[in-house]
Amino acid sequence: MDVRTLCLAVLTKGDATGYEINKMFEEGPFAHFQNASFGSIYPALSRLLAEGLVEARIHDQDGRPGKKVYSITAAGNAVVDAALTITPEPDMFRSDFLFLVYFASRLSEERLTDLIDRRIELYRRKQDHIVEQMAAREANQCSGDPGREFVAGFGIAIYKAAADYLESNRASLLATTRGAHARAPEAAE
Amino acid sequence: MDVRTLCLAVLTKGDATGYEINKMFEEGPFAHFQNASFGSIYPALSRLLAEGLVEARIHDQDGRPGKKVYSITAAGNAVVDAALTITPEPDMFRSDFLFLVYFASRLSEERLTDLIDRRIELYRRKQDHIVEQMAAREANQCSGDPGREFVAGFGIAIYKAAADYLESNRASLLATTRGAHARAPEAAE
DNA sequence: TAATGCATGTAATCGGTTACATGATTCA
DNA sequence: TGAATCATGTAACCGATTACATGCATTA
Repeated sequence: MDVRTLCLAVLTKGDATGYEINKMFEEGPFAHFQNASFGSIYPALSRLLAEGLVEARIHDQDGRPGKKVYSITAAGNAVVDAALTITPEPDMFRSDFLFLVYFASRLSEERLTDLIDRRIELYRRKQDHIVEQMAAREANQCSGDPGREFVAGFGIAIYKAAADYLESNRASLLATTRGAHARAPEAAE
Repeated sequence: MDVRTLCLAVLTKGDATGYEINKMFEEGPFAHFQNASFGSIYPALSRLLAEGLVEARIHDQDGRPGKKVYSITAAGNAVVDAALTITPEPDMFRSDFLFLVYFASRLSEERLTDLIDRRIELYRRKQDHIVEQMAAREANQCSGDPGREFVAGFGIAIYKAAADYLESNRASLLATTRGAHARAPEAAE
């Protein structure tokens, strides 16, 4: 999904500034399955404004530079609906962590254990993060959005499965690589 | 991981042509957590050749255009070892499927069920694919590579968790969205 | 006072995707 | 005969990342 559509999608859930949209992709509900950063968000918003898919009001603040609050227009909503008709590609998953572990036999035992332990912690943190967000929403009595809850649950399930797998198979990987660690590869030719 | 390093990494496991390397990223062991395509593989190999990190032999074939079989050099192996010292970033996961499901309330019930059912099938197929590859390796008595087995197991665990989650929560999502489907969003202003 | 958070934007670069271009063989 | 597989490459385009540039307010 391109950043342009992503910004529009965020704005269907409520008005926001570019800064706030960025936060959505860093910590918010989209953080775990989409991405966008300042360098792409601001140009995207300018373009959307020029195309009439969003509107902007300047919100002056005491002293601080005034922020631009964007709202989606009816035309913008139509573009989102059109985007929702696509046939989704298979998910894209990229992991440099798995790349490293694939070469476990070329890694020292300490490095391998460190790598895996850190990753377990990372997955647990991500899982907790989603759980906390869900709890916060419930506490605030935010209208339960079924799509959002479903996606959050998916994230929890995946992070849990990942952490559990690493935890359960860590010892056996270490055992089978023991003795073969950091073995210098035979130089080609 | 850039395509250059990825090609080098594939070649540590044995000689290959550009065409074969491409297949590794389409169907092979790297398919599930890294990506590369013709348009990036061939330029990468040319560059690696110029830098002396790989060597190429022309394998003439009966009639067919001769294929270039690449092998990694000692210098190339050193570059791979250097690449294995990086601190891996968090995994990158992007899913247009989840993006669509996030907006479940804007989708028709038929579309939502179709989307989820197809995705369950996709995850099951991917899971089976890895299982088959592992079985094939065992049948061929390929030297069990602990890193490869561990990564394959990780893939199976994740795909299974994803499919199971969808299967278990499909009905409840459908129930909570029922009646709220394809409700026209209030046009902004 | 130093760091962090709020707030917006531009520009260069870069890597990769997509499409194009070619051509032989094998299988249905 | 047509499709699929094997096989290698180039070029245009595009989107996104990275770094740069600025400046005030708050908090430690």
